[in-house]
Formats: sequence, structure tokens, C-alpha cells
Amino acid sequence: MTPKTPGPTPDSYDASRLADALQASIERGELRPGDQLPTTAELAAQYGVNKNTASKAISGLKAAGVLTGPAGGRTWVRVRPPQIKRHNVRYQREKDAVLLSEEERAGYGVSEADSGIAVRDLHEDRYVYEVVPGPEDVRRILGLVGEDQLLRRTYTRRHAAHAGAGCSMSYLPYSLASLNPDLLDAGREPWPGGTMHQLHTVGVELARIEDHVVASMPTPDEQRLLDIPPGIPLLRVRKISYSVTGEAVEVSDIPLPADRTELIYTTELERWQ
Amino acid sequence: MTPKTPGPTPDSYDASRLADALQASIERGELRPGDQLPTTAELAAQYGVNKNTASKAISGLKAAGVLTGPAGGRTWVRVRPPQIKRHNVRYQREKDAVLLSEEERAGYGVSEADSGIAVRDLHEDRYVYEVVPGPEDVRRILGLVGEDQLLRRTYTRRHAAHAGAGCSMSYLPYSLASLNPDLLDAGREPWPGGTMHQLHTVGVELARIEDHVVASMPTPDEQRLLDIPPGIPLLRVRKISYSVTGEAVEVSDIPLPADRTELIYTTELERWQ
DNA sequence: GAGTGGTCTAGACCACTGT
DNA sequence: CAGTGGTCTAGACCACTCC
Repeated sequence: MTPKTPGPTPDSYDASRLADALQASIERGELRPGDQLPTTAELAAQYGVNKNTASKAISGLKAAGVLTGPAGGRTWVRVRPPQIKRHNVRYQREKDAVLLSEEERAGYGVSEADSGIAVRDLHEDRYVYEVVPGPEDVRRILGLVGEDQLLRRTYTRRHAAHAGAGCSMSYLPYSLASLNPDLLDAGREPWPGGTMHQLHTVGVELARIEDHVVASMPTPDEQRLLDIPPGIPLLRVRKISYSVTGEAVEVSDIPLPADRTELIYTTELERWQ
Repeated sequence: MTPKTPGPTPDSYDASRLADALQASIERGELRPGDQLPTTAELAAQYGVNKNTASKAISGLKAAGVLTGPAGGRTWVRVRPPQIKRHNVRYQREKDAVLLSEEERAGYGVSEADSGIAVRDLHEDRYVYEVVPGPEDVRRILGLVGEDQLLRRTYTRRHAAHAGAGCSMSYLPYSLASLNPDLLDAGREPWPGGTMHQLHTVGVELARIEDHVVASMPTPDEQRLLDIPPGIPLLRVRKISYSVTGEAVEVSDIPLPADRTELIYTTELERWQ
């Protein structure tokens, strides 16, 4: 309708203006989670821009996790996943639980602790055990040399309602894990009591856990696996467990979608005097 | 040269192929950090695509932090900023330092600890002190009610060589900070010994520090302030300090560019028996 | 002022979804 | 099958930098 002024408008382009308008419309509640959007052609006509520009605005909002929908299908407002908090005090709790009875330990697992999806929700679990050389940086941390092998345990948990997924990858020195044949059997998962209890069965007590936290964008594979939109960063936690004798005995890599994760680390300080 | 087949090629578009080719060229060392790239027109001719498509590939790599350069100016390979590690054991060290002499404390500051840029590098510091009501969530954490005010201290550190910047924002209850008039004077920064020593001067000893870590994309303002490319996530650390009497006495918000930051949190576990 | 990066329109096409 | 989202080309234009 209005005559188009081609070229960029400083600090505010047609595409970003359309995106802002749509996002405001969502925040006002005119568009609710699950609602379908008009087609790109309709939006283009409605806002007086080219179909191409409307498409760019839509794909930007999809990347930001505001909208979702398959290419070729309709677009709708994304249902925001529930927030999850991951607190390091659970490391001490998990250690305390190791010495309890099996019933009391039930419900605990590498699964619950590391995937970031609560057990009470409907979900589908999957465990894959492999004996591999493993990545070089993990080998160095665990002090492996020559032909030493690693037991890699990949765990994925998928929500029944497509509301996201979680996963973790754990590395143990094969020489350590093989001391207890049960530890090599994926069929025995979920192991009651988690990794700390598994290590206990081969005579290892943990003294210290380090979390190394970085963030980066997900790879296309991770987008598929974790069911996250592109444009949402991934918090990557590398958990390294040290035994009381000082050596690293387990490395876990845990990718956590940043749009639903808060990490909380408490550091206790020694009192003066 | 080759006839173009329009439309998307599944899993690999012309734009992303060009981007991959350029990135591979950088990794092979043919293009070194600081080197200028051909113009978009030259790239388009060279790779047999439209100028428009070449532009899209370039802007994607700029967002990813691989390339950089102003709009309207030439594009060059970005110099990767040095990696920085931020370890929670420094909280205990900072507490230990509070009781030392002033000379021994020198070099310590809210600055060094929180900005993520080492003091030995050339830099320019800037402190802004304000008395404000502050955001609602911070007020709740610090237990403020009614007309209570906050002292907000904004600190920014900028590298001399344009190789990045750091910043942090600290909130103290005004009623607490005003017990020592020196704490209200931005001219006295950098304060030798950091925030923990400042709190010591008003009779507060810290017992516990919580770091709440999330990640999200930077706002346009933050891109400018922190000198980071869009498309690089931001690790956002909210540090909450608790006194020995159990109440929260300081809140610090520290945004850390994820392309140069690793957070390390050590959790010590109690021994069995 | 020429050169350059970035954005918009217009038209065409593809791979996919499913009112 | 039509409909839809996504991408490519071609041509035009603007704001910016500085070859």
C-alpha cells in the first residue's frame, strides 16, 4: 500500500520490524502457544512487504525458538519448555546415597541427574554401551596410554510429548569398569544409585568433582537429537570426577539447551578465626 | 560457468557450501587471521553464484565470529581472542586475601576477578556508580522493601588492541554500602582487595557464594559493549554472596562471551567414615 | 566519489506437508 | 494434488568506508 523505500533503514529493517511486530503480538497474548500463523504470502500482503522478506522474519523467529514448524508445513507459536535447574549440591547428596540400601537409592541414576529431564515426566530412555579408544582430550584427562580402551555410555531420554530431549555421554577407563562385569552390561541400566555407586562397586571413592562449563551453538545433529531450534545456544558441561587418590576416573559430557537450563554452583567459604 | 540448478539442494545450500569452503580455506592456513577476503562480487564470480548468495555466506561467517569487518568496508579473517578460565576456587583465595596487608592485596579488585580480562594486558577501565531502585528480581534476592535503594556499580574494561572487552554489574544494598562513605565513591576504584574486602570494612563476612549460570544470545547493545560478533552466545553468571548470618548481601551480573570463556567449578566431597 | 557490504523486490523453482 | 516454507537469481538501491 505505502510506497516502498528500498535499501536499509538504519537500525531497523523491514524484516526485523515484522519479527518485532509478531513477537509483540505473542507477548500481548493475541497469538498463544500452539496457534497457527498466517502464511508467509498472507503476512507479506498484510505488512506490505515481499514474500521473501516475510520468510526471512519467520525463519529468524524460528531460530530464536519463538516459532516452530517444518519446512513446507504451517508455522505455529512454540510451546516453551519448562525451566530446569541443575545444582552442584546434588553431587554431595549422590555420594551420601551410595551407602544407603538399594530401595533408598532407587530413583537415582546417571539418567536423572545428568539428562536434565525429571523422571516423573513421560519419557523413553535409551542406553548405548561401547568400548572405544575415545577422543584424545578425554584420554589425556583419564591418563590412558597406548592401547588402553574406554567404556563409553551414551544415554538419551526423549519426552513423550515432543517437549524436548536430554542426553549425556560418560567415559570410564575400560580397565576400571571391567572389574565389575555388571558395569559393562547396558541391559542393567538404569543403575540404582548412579555413577558414584557404580564406581563404589569397583572400590573407588570420589573426593572431588569438577564441572567445566562452556557454551556454543548446537551442531545440526544436536539440534535433531535434543529437539532444539537453531539459534538457541547449548550449555556444555564436562563433569570430571576425581577419586580420593587424586586421579580422574570418569568424564561426562552433558549438553544442556540454554533456553531451559540454569546451572547453580554453591561455593562454601571457610570461616575466619 | 556450470549451469545453475535453482532451488535448495537438500542438506547443503550454495550459501552454506561457500561458507564451508571459506572456513576450510582458513583452517588450511591459506587465509590467515587479519587477511582480507575478496569482495562479495569477486567471490560470487569465483564460485559461480549470485552476489546476493555470497553476501549471505559472508554474513553467516561474521555472525559465527570467523570473519569480521564493518558494513561498507572490507572483510577480513577475525583474530581469535585468547581463552579465559574462570575458576570458583578464586572465591576462597579472595577471602583469604582480605585479612592481608594492603600491599599484598594490591592487584586484586572487583575488576580483575569479574571482568575476565587479565590486568597485565593493556586496557582502559571505567567505573560508574549509581543509586537506583534496581530490577525487581535483584531487590527480592537482597530482601529490599519499599523505598530501599541499591548501589549499582558498573564496571567496563576495554582492551587497547580492540581484542575484546569485559564488564560486570554489581548491586549492594545502599543501606549497607553507606556505612562506609568510601564505598560510595567511584573515584576510589580500583579498590584493593575486591568486593569481599569492601564488605569487610562494613562488618560483613561472607560464608557462601552462589553462581547462577545461564546462556543466551547477546542483545545488540551487548554486542557493541563487549565487542563480540552476533551469533556468539553469552554465558551469563549471576553471582550471589551470602554473609555468615545467612542473608544475601551482593548480587553481581557478569556477561562472558562464550567464544573465549570456560567456567570451572570444583565441588569438594566429604570423605566416608 | 568510487567501492563495498547489506537489504529489498520480483519472479522462479524445489522439497516437503497435509488444510 | 495444491499449498507452503525455503532458497536462488537478477536488478536496484542505500549507508557506510576508505581499497
